[in-house]
Amino acid sequence: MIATKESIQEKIKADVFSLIPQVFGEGVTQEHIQIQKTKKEFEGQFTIVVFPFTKLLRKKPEDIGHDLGSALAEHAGYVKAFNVVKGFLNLEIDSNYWLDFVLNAEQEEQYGFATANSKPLVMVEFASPNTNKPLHLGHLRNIFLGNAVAQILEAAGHEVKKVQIINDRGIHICKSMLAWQEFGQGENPESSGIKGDKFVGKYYVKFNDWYKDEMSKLIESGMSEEEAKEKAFPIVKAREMLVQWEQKDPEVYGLWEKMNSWCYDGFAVTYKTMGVEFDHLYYESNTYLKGKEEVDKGLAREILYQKEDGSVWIDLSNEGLDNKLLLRSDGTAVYMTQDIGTAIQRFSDYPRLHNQIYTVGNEQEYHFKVLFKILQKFGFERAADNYHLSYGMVDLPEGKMKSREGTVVDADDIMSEMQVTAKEMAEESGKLDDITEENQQEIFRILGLGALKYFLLKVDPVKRIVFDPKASIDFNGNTGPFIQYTYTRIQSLLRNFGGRIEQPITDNVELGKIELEIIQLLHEWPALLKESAEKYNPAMIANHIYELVKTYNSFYQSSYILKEENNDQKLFWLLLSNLTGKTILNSMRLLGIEMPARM
RNA sequence: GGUCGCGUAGCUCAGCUGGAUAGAGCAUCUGCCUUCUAAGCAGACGGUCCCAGGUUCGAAUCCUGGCGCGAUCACCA
Repeated sequence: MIATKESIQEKIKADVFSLIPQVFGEGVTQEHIQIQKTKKEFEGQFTIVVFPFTKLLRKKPEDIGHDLGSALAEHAGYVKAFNVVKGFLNLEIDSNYWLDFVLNAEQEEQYGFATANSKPLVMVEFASPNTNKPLHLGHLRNIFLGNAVAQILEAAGHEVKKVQIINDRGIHICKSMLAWQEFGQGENPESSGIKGDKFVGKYYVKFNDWYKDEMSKLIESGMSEEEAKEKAFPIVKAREMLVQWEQKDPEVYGLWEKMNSWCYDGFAVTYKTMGVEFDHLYYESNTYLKGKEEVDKGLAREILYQKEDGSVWIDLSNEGLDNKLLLRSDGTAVYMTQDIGTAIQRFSDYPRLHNQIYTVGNEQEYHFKVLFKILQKFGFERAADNYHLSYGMVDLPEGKMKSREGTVVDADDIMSEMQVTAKEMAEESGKLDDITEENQQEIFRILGLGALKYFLLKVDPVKRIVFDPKASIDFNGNTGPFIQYTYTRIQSLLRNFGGRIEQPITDNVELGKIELEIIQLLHEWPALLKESAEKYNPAMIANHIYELVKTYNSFYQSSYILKEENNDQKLFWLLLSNLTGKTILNSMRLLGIEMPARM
């Protein structure tokens, strides 16, 4: 039976509650009992805040603390001692409790992880690229976040489906197709030696240049800017192409399939580098039809209305939102149309689906608010089971990334740059000199990627991040490599001294302050995992692990482990190191971060 | 303008459902490698928790109102 944060805290709470009538009489409820971790500067591990009792009991906080403390020390075996500071009753938990905890937890391969998928099925959507350009820095945050949330949910006991919606249709896709027809006939990724997604992206950029040129020509000939924007040849042609595509015009459709497949080949390489996989892919090109069906139904039921030009809208002004377009006047679908279809599709694909999470940037908060409201208006009974996991943008030191200005940081580039940085750091330290070239490359990959993932995940998702690719990422302090470093050092310690780990521990082990800190952090890990899963927030795990690593490091540095005369004491250190190492490994895996065998 | 989010040390960030003297890293200084990995450890310096009210025994945290920054309100996605 493994003790968790809840179990001991709940235990204390229950004991306090049952003792209270004996000590103070009636009148105190569960809500008055507050238990928290004791601050480092005081003796003890858990603290009961007695201020809430003062009003009821009309006694001094100190007296209440002493009375309650004495009663607990007498009746609760695990309370070894207590002290009272102002209104705080600090409890010192018996070492045996902590020893038992470490010995039990250390034997579990996956301490703190759910052993079975006992919780409901959750779908997590992330990545969701457009097939007209390569992935960039913003996608990295999205993908690492979504992937981490999916893995955290799984670790907390949920069954999880990782999905993405591929935005493979729409006017923007037609733009790159058109530009290729115009400028790139006969060329392909292979012939040009360019990665597929980059190849397609090149034509998307070309389209915009072309469009701009044609527009200025029209403006020069006297047309207003507004009109030129609408009537420039490229955009007119792109709209035509979208209609042709929706009508499945063979030529257009063939081109679309060809260019998309180039793009997918490119994405596959990037996902592989990231270490990310999906269970199910949804394509807009399928779901937009479902969306249009739903829109038709909504129109028939008069939830929607149609303007004279044929466009279809929903009026959400009573909900504090605006009017929203659902079908263009030419009958083609917009982004929202397909999202309606996708949502409904998913719940019918997975009847057991409990809820789904959309990992999408905060610039689309309005979109999802509208989407969920529309689903509700449509009477879709699962409308409330959708959640938008919103995250802040990733900015560059010089400001926002703008594709039109070419300031977008490419995902592949940044990942390989990180590996180069890792290599430079390693060469500087001279640590890897005796490792083969091949193994070195693997370590650089793990370090570089770990640094990047950790950097993007350690910050609360709601906050925006400034990413400086030139200065690269620090390898000291609260970083992935620092955690990886500590992990490998623990492994090295265990390799050298772990042979004796099979011996049983009898007693004779003393726990100092710093050991208790480590143990308590480990003790909290299961509760933290649960909370992180409930809040869809990997940053909580990252920060907790960092704290554990830091605490462990300071223990390690001042450690007398191998000089210690007491064999039980030595053994206990090794067990504690092992448990710490496993917890680091497992929790970092949830963030998608691998650990090097050594470094 | 409406809505949503953010504002904590010079910089990047923690701070759980309100609790003790607000914590880390980076940067700047000072110490520590003949013992297991110094990508480390110990210490110093550094704060009007944006401002003002309110609730409370107690507020960085909750409420109201400001200020600043950002996002969004498209026949874009």
